[in-house]
Amino acid sequence: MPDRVPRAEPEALPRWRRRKDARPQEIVAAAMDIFAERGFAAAKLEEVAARAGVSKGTLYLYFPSKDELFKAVIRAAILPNLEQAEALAAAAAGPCFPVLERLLRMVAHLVATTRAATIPRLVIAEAGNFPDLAAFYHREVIRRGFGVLASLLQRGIASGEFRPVAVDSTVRLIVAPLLMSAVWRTSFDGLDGEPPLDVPALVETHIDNLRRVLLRDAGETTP
Amino acid sequence: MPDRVPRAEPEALPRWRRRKDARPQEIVAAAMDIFAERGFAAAKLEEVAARAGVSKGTLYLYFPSKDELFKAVIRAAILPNLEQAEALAAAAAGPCFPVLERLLRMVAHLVATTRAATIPRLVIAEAGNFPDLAAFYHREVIRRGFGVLASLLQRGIASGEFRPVAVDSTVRLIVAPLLMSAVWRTSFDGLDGEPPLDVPALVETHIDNLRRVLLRDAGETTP
DNA sequence: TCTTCATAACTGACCAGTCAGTTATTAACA
DNA sequence: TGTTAATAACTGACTGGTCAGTTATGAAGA
Repeated sequence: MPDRVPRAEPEALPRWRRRKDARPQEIVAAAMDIFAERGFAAAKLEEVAARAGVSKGTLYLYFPSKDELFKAVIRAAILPNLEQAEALAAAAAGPCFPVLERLLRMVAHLVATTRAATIPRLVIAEAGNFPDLAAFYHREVIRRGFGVLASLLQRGIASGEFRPVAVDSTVRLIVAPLLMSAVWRTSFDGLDGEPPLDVPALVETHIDNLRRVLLRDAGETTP
Repeated sequence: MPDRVPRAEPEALPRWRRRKDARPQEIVAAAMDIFAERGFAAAKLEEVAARAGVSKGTLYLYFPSKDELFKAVIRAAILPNLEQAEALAAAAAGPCFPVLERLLRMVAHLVATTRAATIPRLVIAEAGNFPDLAAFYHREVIRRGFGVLASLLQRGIASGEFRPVAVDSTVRLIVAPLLMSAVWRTSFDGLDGEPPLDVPALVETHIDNLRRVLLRDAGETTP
């Protein structure tokens, strides 16, 4: 029987392409999705590979282990935002409170709208099992983030704009609601039929409160 | 050879005893330890059994699955404290702020000193994989805890003691630092050589801030 | 004696990580 | 401008280990 069957069109698309430099980002993006959905332990690399349009073996051409892939995901999601925040705080002159406001609204926006909001949850969940990951996150993210706020507070106190508050405790009190919002959105939001967490409202209330707490003139009616 | 060898002393401890009613608590306590150390996914039931001084099969005489054991752990750690908080809030008459102070110090003490502090971390970590666990926790713990604070705030606002704050946002802003402390202590504390989180100092600052935020007379110099 | 509580050896599913082989791409040469 | 040899990117079946859950057996207690 001669080969008369019209062979599926001339094109013959290749089964795959070599794309050495696009792969890592694509894999990291896919891994971010899967880790966010399942958590680290329950995430299957087969699934990450499928989402990235690649085979499991390929993951191991670019990342030596599941752990290292996890770290790459965290780096990719956090570091750009952290650098932006540092730049914002460093560039500003004049009164500190408006800078603080801008920082809080920026983070709130990230928390409310981006996938990066799942990172804290993932790190919290796995900190016990990956001490070096916890140390990395503590050193590269938390310490730096706290540093930005702490120096802003110190500047405000020195200039007389702020009351002389306890800096370390206050930094934590500023950050906690944002962190909790990030965790909440990715753990409990949309349960039962509760209304979803209103991040903007929370942040505006938080900023109002901080005005009362930090500024020397108690906020509502300056004399 | 007749059986003349003096058999290892009269005692002959039984290899095991039947202790139907003591077992469940012992197993739950052991599971709490292991889950706290490893997280849910990485915790091995073999290890839980060993810590409880029992075999793995025995776990299944009392709990149908790892999931159900997890839920039992959460119930045992949280519900008594929650009931205590509800009682404290319900019994109090007179001004609301002192009640709020007592509640916060009580929770802070739990966070700083008990194993129950690891529960939020565990639930946060596994919420995605166990939607029904998340729903259970949301319904039985979070909603009830929020309810206690919300009605306290409402009473304070109604009586004129508190400013008319946004209740829902404020409840979250009150809780967030405590939650973050619990998570922090069980994820990052003792890293690098940082000093450990000073929970009492944090809570006292928090209470001072809340005084400024909630009370009508701005807190520092009562007339 | 018979029932209940407990054991420990066992099973089966699952999955991170490996590797022998396949295919796209490029370089060298006609 | 083809043809071919060499290489680097990629695949997917396989392995070894782990662990939740099961079960055959036996000891304790009534």
